[in-house]
Amino acid sequence: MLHLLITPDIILLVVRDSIQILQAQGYKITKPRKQVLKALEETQEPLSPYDIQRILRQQGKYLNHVTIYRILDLFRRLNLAHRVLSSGGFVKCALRDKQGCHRLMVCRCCGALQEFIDDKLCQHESELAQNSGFHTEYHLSESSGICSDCYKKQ
Amino acid sequence: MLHLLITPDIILLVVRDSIQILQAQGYKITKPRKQVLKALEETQEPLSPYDIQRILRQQGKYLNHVTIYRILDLFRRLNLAHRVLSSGGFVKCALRDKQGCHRLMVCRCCGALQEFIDDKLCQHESELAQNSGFHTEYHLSESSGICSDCYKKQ
DNA sequence: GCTTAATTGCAACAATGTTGCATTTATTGA
DNA sequence: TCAATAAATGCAACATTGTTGCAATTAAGC
Repeated sequence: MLHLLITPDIILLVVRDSIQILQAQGYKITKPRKQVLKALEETQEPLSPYDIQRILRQQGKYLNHVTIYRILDLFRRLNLAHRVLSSGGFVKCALRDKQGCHRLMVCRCCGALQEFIDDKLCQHESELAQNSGFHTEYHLSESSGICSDCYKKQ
Repeated sequence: MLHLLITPDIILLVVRDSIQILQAQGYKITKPRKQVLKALEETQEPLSPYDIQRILRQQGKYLNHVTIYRILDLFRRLNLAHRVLSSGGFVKCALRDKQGCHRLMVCRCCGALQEFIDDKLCQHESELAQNSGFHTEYHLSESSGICSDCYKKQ
C-alpha cells in the first residue's frame, strides 16, 4: 500500500501548506515546528513524540521531548496531524475534511496505513447515533486487515 | 446516556457469562481475574490498569499492576473487554459480534459512552477499503459528540 | 489431599508524559 | 536594523505507565 511517490518537491509543498495554516492562526514559525513537520512528512508510519526525537537526533538535531509534546498537541488542535488510535503514534493528516473525521486502513502485517474519507459513511454512522439521541461531531475509525501487497504474498 | 440499570443481579449475570467463556477456553478462574472483571462491570467509564488497581485498593484488595496488565490483555484477546481508543482505558464489551468490531459513542461533556453494532455500516466501510485492495478484518470506530442529556442542558 | 501447569507477585527497570520556571527566539513596529 | 515583547523552547525534577525474568503461589484434575 502507500504507493504515493513522495518526492522532495511534494514534501516541501505540503510543509509549506501547514506552515501557512500555522501563520494564518497567528502561531510563530519556529525551527522546532518546522523540524517536527518535516519528520512527519518524511515518514509514513505513525510517530510517537519520542520517535520524532530519535529521528531528529540521528540527523544531529536535538529537541527537548517536552517541546515535541507541545508541538504535536498544537498540530492536533489545528488538525494538521492526528493520533492513530490503535498505536498512539502521530501521522500528518493526508486528507482534511471540514469536520475532522479520520478513517484509516491499517495493515496488520506490514503496518502500512492509508487514510480515507467518505461522506456517506459518516452520514450513516451519525444517523445511527442520532437514533440514541447522540449528536455526533466527528468520527475516528480504523479498519484493521491486510493490504493488497501482503495479501498477494500469502 | 447509559441509562442502563445495573443491579447487582445483572452484574453477577454478566460476570458469570465472562467466567464461562474463560473456563470454556481452559483458563483458570482466579481471584484476581474475578476482581478485575467485577471492577470493569461496576464502572461505566473506561478504566486503565492503574485505575483498576486504585479501585481495588480502595476496597482493601491489592493486585500487582503486572497482574492487571496481563489479565486485561487476556480479556482483550478473548474479546471480553476492549480498549477505548481515544482514552486508552478498558471497558467490558457490552455487545459482541463475531468479527470483533467495536463502535462507540463518546460524549465529550460527561464522558459517557455507549457501544453499538451495525452490520450494514461495517459492510459499507469494508467495501470502501476493498476498493483500494484492502481486506478488512474488523473495525474500530468512535463517534465523538454530545449525548442527549448534555445536549438538553445546553 | 497431591501433583502440576498455570498464574501471580516481586524487583528492577524502561519508556512515556507533565509541570513550573528561566531562557531564548520570532515577530512587530519604531 | 534594532529594540520591545509576547510566544515558544529548554531544563530540571517528577509522576505515571508499561515491560521482563524469575521465584512463589494457586486452581484444577486426579
